[in-house]
This record gives sequence, C-alpha cells and structure tokens, in this order.
Amino acid sequence: MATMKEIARQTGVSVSTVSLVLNNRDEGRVKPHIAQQVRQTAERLGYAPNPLARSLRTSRTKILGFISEEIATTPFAGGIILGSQDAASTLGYMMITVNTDGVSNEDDEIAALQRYGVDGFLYAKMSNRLAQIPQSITDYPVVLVDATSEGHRFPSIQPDEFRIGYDATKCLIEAGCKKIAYIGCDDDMPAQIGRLQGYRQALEDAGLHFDECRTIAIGGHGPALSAVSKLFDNERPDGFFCFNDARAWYVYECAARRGLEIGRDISVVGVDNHRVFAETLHPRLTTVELPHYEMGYWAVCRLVSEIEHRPPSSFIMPATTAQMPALDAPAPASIHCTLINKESVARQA
Amino acid sequence: MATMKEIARQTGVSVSTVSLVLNNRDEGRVKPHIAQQVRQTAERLGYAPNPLARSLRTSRTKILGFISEEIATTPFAGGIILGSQDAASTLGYMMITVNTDGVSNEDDEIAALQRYGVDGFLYAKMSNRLAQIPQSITDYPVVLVDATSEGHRFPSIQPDEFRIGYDATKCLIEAGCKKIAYIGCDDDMPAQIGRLQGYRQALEDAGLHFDECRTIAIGGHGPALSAVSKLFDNERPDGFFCFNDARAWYVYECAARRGLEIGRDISVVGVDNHRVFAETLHPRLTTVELPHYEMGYWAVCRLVSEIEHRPPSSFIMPATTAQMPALDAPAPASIHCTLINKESVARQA
DNA sequence: GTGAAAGCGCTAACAG
DNA sequence: CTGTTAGCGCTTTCAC
Repeated sequence: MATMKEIARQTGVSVSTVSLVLNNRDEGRVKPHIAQQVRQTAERLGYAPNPLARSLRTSRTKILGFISEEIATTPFAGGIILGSQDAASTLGYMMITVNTDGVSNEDDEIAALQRYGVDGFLYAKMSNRLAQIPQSITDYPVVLVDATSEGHRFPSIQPDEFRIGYDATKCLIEAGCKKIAYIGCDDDMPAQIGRLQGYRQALEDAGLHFDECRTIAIGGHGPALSAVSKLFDNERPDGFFCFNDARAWYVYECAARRGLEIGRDISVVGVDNHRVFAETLHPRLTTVELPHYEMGYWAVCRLVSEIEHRPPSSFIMPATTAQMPALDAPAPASIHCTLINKESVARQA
Repeated sequence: MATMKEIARQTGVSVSTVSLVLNNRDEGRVKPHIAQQVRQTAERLGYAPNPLARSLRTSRTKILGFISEEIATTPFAGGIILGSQDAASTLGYMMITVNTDGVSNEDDEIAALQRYGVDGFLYAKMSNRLAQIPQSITDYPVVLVDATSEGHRFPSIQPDEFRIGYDATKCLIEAGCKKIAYIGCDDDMPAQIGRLQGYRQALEDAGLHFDECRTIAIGGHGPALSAVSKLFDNERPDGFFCFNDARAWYVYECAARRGLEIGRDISVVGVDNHRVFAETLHPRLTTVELPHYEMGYWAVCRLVSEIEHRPPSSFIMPATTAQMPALDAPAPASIHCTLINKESVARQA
C-alpha cells in the first residue's frame, strides 16, 4: 500500500503538498505543473488513501453503522442492505451492519460502532412501524428505514403505503374483479393502516362497495388458514389483495384445494411475494414489490447528505423510479412502489 | 470518548504506563498498586480503546471482510451473516459485508476492504459449490463458507451434505414411505452430489430399491412443474426429499391440486423450507435446516484463530450441536445438520 | 518500574 | 506556492 510519504519522496516534494493535491485543494496553492507530477506518481503507485489514518485527524471514518433487529434474516432486509451498500460504495463509504435481537445487546452494539467511529446511523425495521430510537445515537446523524419515529423527529425512508394499497386494488379492479378481499395482519402498524386506506379509496374511486366482511386480519399461525377458508366459502371473492407473503400463502393453498387457478379463476395481488414462487408456480400472479433496495439506497444518500452537509441533489440517481426526498422535507419521505408482472397478472376476464 | 492520555493525566502517570496496564502487559513491569489505579480511572471514565488508532501501529484493525455474491438477498445468507456477526462480536471484531454481483465489482470491493485494513476475509457462496478465490486476497487469511475451493486450498465451513441426504431419506423411511422421490436441481454442485449419495445410501441401508425414475433434476422455471406432475402420476411416490424450497413448492402445489395432504397422504422432507410456510400451512412438514448460523459462526472463529494464531479450542462454544473443526484438519470441515419438527413431521402411517 | 520519544498515515495551521 | 510543524490515539523501543 503506497503512502503519501512515499509519493512525496518519489516526486521530490513534501507530504503536505501531496496531501493538498490529492485532496483537490491545490487550486491556486500548488503549481499545476508539480500537482500534475504528484498525481502521476500517485497513479503509478496505485495510491489509495488510508481512511483509518485520515479519520484520526478528521474524526470522519467514512463508515456508516447499520442497525437492524434481526432484519438480516429476511430476504426483504437483504434488499435494504444491498441498496445501502451500493449507495455507500458509490459515495465512498463502508457499512458495518449489526444485528440487535430485541434490545438486550443493542447498546453494546451501538457502543462498538461508536468505537469504530461511524459517521452516522441507519436504523432499519422489518416493516413500517413506529420505532424507538436509542438515546445513545440521538446526537449522530440518523436515518430510519422502513420505520417511523414518534413525532417524525428523524428523517425516514419508507414505502408509500397508501399507494401500495391503492395500486394493488386498482390493478384487481382493472382485471375485472368485483369482490375484492383484503387479507391483512392482526397488527395496526403504519404499513397496514396506509394500505387499507389505499384499498378503500381505490374501491370508492371505482364506485365499488367497501364491505367489511371481505377484509380479514390474521396472525401468522393456526386459525389463519381456516379464516381464509371461511372467507373463500362465504364471500367467494374473485380478487385478493394480500398484506404479505405469509398471508398470500393461505390464499394459494385454499385456491389449490378448490381447483382454482390464480390468474384465471381468481386474481391475487400480493406484496413482496417471493419472486421464485410467483414466477414459477403462478406466472400470472401480480406482485407489488416493496422498494427495499431503493429504500436502502436513498437512506444512505440521505444520511450522507446530512453528514457532509451537502444538498441531496448532488447525489447520483440510479435507474429506478424512486426520487430522492428533499433534504428539507419536514415530513418523512415516502417512496413509490412498482407493480411487477403488471401485464400478465390478473384475471384474463 | 475517553483516551489513554486523559487516563494518564487523571492518574498522574504517563501514557506508556497506561498502555502497558490496559493491555495486560504490566506483569512485573508496573507496580501492582499503580496498575490498580490506572484500571480504576479507566473504568471510571468508561474507557474503550480506539481500534482505528491502534491499527495504525499494529496494522490490525479487528475488522473482518465478508464477501458474498448477492447472498444477502436470501434468508439463508442472512443466517450466515447473523452467525458471523455474533461470533465477530463476541471475539471483539467487526464485520464489513460487501456484495459482489457476479465478478464485475469484486476487485473494487476487495480493494476497498483492504483500504480499511481488514484482518482477513470470509468468502461465502449461496450454496455449496466450487468457488474461485480472487487472487487479490490469497495472501490474507481466508475462510470459505458454504463453498469448496479447488484442491481444498483454503479452509472452509460447509454442511455435511451426505448426511443431509441420508437423514432426510431415513426420516421418510421411518415414517413408512416405500417409494421415495428425490426432487433435485439441474446443476452438479457438491451439495447435490453429496445429498444424492446420502439418499442412495439410506435407501440401500434400509433394503430399498433405488430407482432412477424417482429422481428428477429440474431447473427453476417453466417445465419444472409439469415434470413433478408427471412424477406424481407415473410413480405415485409416497415420500419426497426436496433439494430446496423452490423444489418443494412444486410438490406442495401438485399435492394440493390432487387433494393430498402433507403429513397424512404423502410425506415431504425439504431442505431449508421457510419456517413460516412449514409451520403454518404444513405443520407436519419435516425440514432439514441448513446450519447457516453455525456455519457463519464457526467460519469467523476459524478465521480469527488463523489471524491470531491461536488454537481453535480457545473459542467459546455456543449452544448448538455444531463442533468447531480442528485447525489442522486437512480436509474441509463439515457441519452436521439437524432435522426440525422431527416428531410431528412425516406420515403418521 | 516508569517516562520520554518516535512513529503509524494523514490533515491543517502557519511560516516563509 | 511550498515546507515545517504539530498532533489525532495508540504502541513500542529505549533510557533513566
């Protein structure tokens, strides 16, 4: 690993000059001619700055701390991490991810991150819910991911839940469905509330009647399957909007048992269904993909913009539909979600 | 953040003395009395060493690099990362994870990790296959996870594939199955080879006939479902050993369409089926859980033992069935997998 | 036994 | 315009 010292020696200048040049602070301070030389030897030696040594002076490590509660074990979380890492990488940062199972070790993990001098924190949840930010990080730059802080005290990146519900329902309506069920979960988190509102709004806009009987809120275990079964038999819905994978699975099972085929006999729009599943078993299944990757990506951009006090507009936009939220936006920004398989999806009525 | 300097000042000694004491090198070099005092002020100030500053002298950062190819997007990968991080955390290390989609950016990511001075690398794959270790990391300590290096040039942690196949098949046999199918994938990786061998061996040991017709190798898309369908109708197997989730889903679908219930009419043992799925829809489903967490955990232990030149026996054993592989083991170590739901699982014949 | 001093790679005042 | 100097937090000789 080449050092500035070595470059200085080989170029015949002092280390400070090298530092100035390689940090692009040579404008009118170093003769273009000599700056040129410095850059050349740096190039030749394949110089790369040692961020750790630099941090000793600047107290900026270019390391970001990613705090997640066992989020890493879901494929969704993976998307967030992936996006964060890509953004971090392009912006010249590194990410250290820590898992905090519940709250027991959270403080320790945070302390460890602080010892490594992280410049800021990403605080991610598995599903858009209210989050309690630990006291110990409140005077660092913090950005929430897929979570909301009480009183919106911290910037956060989250999906546009209302629109998820609206788009999904609209998609079913356009496919010709008349009796659309909502298979939700038994927890009143922001995600569910927003989607349900979107669902109702879409029905209303289409002049369809909202019927409480067609929405169910089920947990992850036991009686859930029979609840869905009952819904199938009592209401005979022709369209299903499912809160998530786990909820959608019940629908698949019930449909298969009744000999109903997704995309022909009934239509299903799920949120975040596993691609492999959707693409192989039910090719006509419509999926609302949560913008996990984008959320991670923009969260990091937001965080870095906070750390470096630069406007968000200076960030590179990747080829996604997501927009960088305004830095001075008072309310938490939300990200639009895209429907995949939109064409081939629903009932070919 | 308290520094040694501050401790020295408050205790009335020099920084060197503090350093000696806090690194436990004071034996016979510093008066016990004064050492005691140093430790006290350190405690009082909540001192924690700055690993980055330390690294400047020692060129040991206590940072580990985790290289994975888009592994982070699967829940399985999550387990590995989780395990690695837990181990790293207990051993006083930090992990920086990078994703390399394919090979394009691999060198860049590695270079970045090297700039941050990682002490060693974990190189993880998504499924036990042959891996090509990048030249750039070959003179660092490296441990492979769920992968095999050509010629076993690097230590690796991987599941005991043979035993996975053996146990799964045996479990089906014990449940009374006579015609056991193997639903594999169309790729000859170490994982598949080992499991298939285990499958055959288990059949043989039970005096059952191995029939090529009952094993299929399918890809992830299109014709796979009809292939399984055909197998159902032609062979009418009463037990299924599935290579993975994606393969198992085909079986669930076919069964549901025929009104067959898992655990009553047919038995299924899958590898790494999603818990939520297994536990809700098919409570009697048997799952072979890949020891992802353990693999990650032990991989880090192995790596650290290499970095610090200390024997593996000095590592803390977590409460799992996994054994720490011997440091001097010539062949790659493998980890036993455990069956979950074993009791409630298979056919109640 | 203990402290002074040097140096890891880098940045930032300040001279000149 | 450029170099000298000091110092970030820590380890490590080497004198005393």
